Amino acid sequence: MDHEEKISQLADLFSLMGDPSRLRIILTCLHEPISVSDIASELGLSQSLVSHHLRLLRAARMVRADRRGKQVFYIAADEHVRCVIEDMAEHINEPAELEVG
Amino acid sequence: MDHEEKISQLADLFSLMGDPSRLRIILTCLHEPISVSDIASELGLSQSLVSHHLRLLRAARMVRADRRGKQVFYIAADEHVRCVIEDMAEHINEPAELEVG
DNA sequence: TAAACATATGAACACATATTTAATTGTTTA
DNA sequence: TAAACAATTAAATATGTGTTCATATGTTTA
Repeated sequence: MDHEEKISQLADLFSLMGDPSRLRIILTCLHEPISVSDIASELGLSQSLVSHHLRLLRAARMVRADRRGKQVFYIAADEHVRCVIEDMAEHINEPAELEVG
Repeated sequence: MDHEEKISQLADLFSLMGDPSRLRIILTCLHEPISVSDIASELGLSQSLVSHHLRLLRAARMVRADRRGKQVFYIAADEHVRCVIEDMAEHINEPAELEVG
């Protein structure tokens, strides 16, 4: 994988996390597996929409699927996803700094 | 700042990094200040486009501006931006894992 | 097998946004 | 002050995409 391709993949991942609904979905399954319908009801989103988003997240290997009977449980794929979100949250919490310009 | 607002801000930041041109711009000024025109020529983007993107990045406090004479130099705002990118890069480098589904 | 439940998929639409072109603002220097 | 250079801004367009609605696929149980 060359450099440009890596940047492109990075952008894709960030783009996925850039949608509020999708970010909420990621946060909902960040620490424990949760079913599609539970995600939907918890976030007040339609089942269809959640499923659409999960498909994209799964394709990017940001979440993993685990079928248990009729239901499918999803959970965040690895530690990095958690770290990224935590780092970004810290950025938000930082006080604004003075700018020149 | 309440929880929903924080999620919204997080999504905005990720969304900004989700555009390939903008991500490249961030990477270009990640470790040292660089002028708008130098960013543009290095990335093969128009000055106008780079300026547009920098305005958004500056508004989100992801980069800082520093005018020196005619030129304006930009640099990534803080460590968190660097950490986030590094974490995400590690995610990409991880080998694919088996899925159930 | 049929019915009920859970999830996934397809098509269509509405909206957001990345990019271009052109004009403007700001800074230096001749 | 005028000209040259650097960056910003505005308007317009073209493309992408989040969401909805309807339908299909897959799984369990009666």
